[in-house]
Amino acid sequence: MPVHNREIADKFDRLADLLEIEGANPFRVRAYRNAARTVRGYPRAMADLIDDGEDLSELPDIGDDLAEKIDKLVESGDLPLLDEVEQRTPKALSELMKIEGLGAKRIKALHEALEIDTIDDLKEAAERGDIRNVEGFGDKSEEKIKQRLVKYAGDEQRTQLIEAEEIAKPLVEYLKKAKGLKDIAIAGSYRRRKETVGDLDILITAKQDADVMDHFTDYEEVDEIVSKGKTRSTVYLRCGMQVDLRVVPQVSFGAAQHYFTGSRDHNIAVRKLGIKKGYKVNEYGVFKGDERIAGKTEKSVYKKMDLPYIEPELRENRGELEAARKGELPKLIELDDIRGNLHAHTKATDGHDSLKKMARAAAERGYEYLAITDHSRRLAVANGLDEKRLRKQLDAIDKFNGDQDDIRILKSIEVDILEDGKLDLPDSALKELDFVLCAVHHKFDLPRKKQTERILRALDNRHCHILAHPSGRLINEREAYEFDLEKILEEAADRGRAIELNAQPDRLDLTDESCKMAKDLGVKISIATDAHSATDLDYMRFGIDQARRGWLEKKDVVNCLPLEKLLKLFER
DNA sequence: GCCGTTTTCGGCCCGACTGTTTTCAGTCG
Repeated sequence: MPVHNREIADKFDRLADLLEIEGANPFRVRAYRNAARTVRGYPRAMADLIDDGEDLSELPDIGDDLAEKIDKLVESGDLPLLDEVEQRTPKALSELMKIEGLGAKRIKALHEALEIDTIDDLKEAAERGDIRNVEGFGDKSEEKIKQRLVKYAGDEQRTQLIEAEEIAKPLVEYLKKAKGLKDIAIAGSYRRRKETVGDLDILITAKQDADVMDHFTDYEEVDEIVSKGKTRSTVYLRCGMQVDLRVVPQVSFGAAQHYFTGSRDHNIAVRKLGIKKGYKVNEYGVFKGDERIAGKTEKSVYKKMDLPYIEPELRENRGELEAARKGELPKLIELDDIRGNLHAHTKATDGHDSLKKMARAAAERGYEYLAITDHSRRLAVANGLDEKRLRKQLDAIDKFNGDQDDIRILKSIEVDILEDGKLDLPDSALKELDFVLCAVHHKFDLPRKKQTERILRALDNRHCHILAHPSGRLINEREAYEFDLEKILEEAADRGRAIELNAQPDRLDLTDESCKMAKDLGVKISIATDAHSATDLDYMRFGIDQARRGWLEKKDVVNCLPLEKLLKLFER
């Protein structure tokens, strides 16, 4: 079993925590954290890069030393430096870093004064009232720690974007009622349309004497006020979501939007650009000495860096600054570019609505076409179609299309990829369809090589047009299965198969980086809602969000094609 | 420990809030 990037990153992070607690050089600590971020977010497995003989020290924030450590980790699973550090500093201390308000210095103080090594030790000490007596702590610190421990639940999950919207929208509506409020905007990963959101960053401009902060902390969903100042407050809502509110002068609104939209890496890169030009960039503007030379709009900030405006979805420091400098930013796809939807279910299998209702809903959304892609027979839990029932559905579609001219229903099926890579229906049935969607729905735990071969074999079938939800992951629920996506994409490019970006908010499968990889390899993408009801068709916008994060343009996406061109593409 | 369009050495993003201080360190984003 190859070592996951995530495991490597976790080890580097733990090492960074322990080194920081020991009081190591803070820049060395940061180097490990930066490396952890690079490895965790890298679209290809370190093990594969090594297999291909690539030089890991070419990766950002990875130098010779860390390249060697990753090599060793992949080869043997060992990180000797971490073992060594754990000999002298209890490894559970890194867990304490997750408690809000406790950082390296204070953990070290607790460890030295009270021999606190674990969360349980901390709990007991807090209950006994020992913490208040440690130098640098007091009554309030002890009380805060107690409160945090009650809520502490280990690894905190990030919130799906769709849920974050449900939390953010009423809050924004409420905030708009604050006296003296002028502008309001949500920043952070929410604005970058990341698939999950850690906390909400809300930005406001207001009149001098406004009561925005009081209004904010009075919100009925507020469970706890973490901090409250004139320009910045943090609360927890009852749902557990952290919300940061910042108030900035209007003249700084653009700079603040830029700053608080992030990503962190993008901001750091922009700041460095600024420094090179002799400017200082912060949330109040771009400064030359004491003079503010930009900041009212985001565009003005980029302009001072000699860059065009960069869309929030691209701000991940994954090459967007270089692309901007060269004038090669993608013209990102928009919701209006979509002409149809190539993955939808009906009552015939596990959908909730009839073919007609689905078709009407698609027409109402201005689509030219909608593909009905019910499940195939192997998926018995979903009442998958056998040949006979499929035939019946095709007749119904013919009849429907005969009566309509504002939308065309495409005949298709989401056919199961069997364990050996064969498809769940014979070619004689598949060739009757406008196109075929293939998907893995069982045997998620095959070894990587077998899983990859299974999917490659399915792509080999001349009747396969699109591979649906390619990784099988469910956000916060199920990891992607083990497979070699790059190989799949290369094969798809070779054979002219498209790959789906499934727009279900809990799938968003492909990931943003995988979208970019597909694009770079020349693979076309189908952004599809996998709708199980008429209202699910609205998930398209989440697919668009993800596609934009993956640098996709209209020309990369098959369902931006008009019907005739799409059908031509599917001709075999 | 990483990195370089003035650098292979000497930098490394920076401002707000809190609590425990009596002028600021620690933490966070």
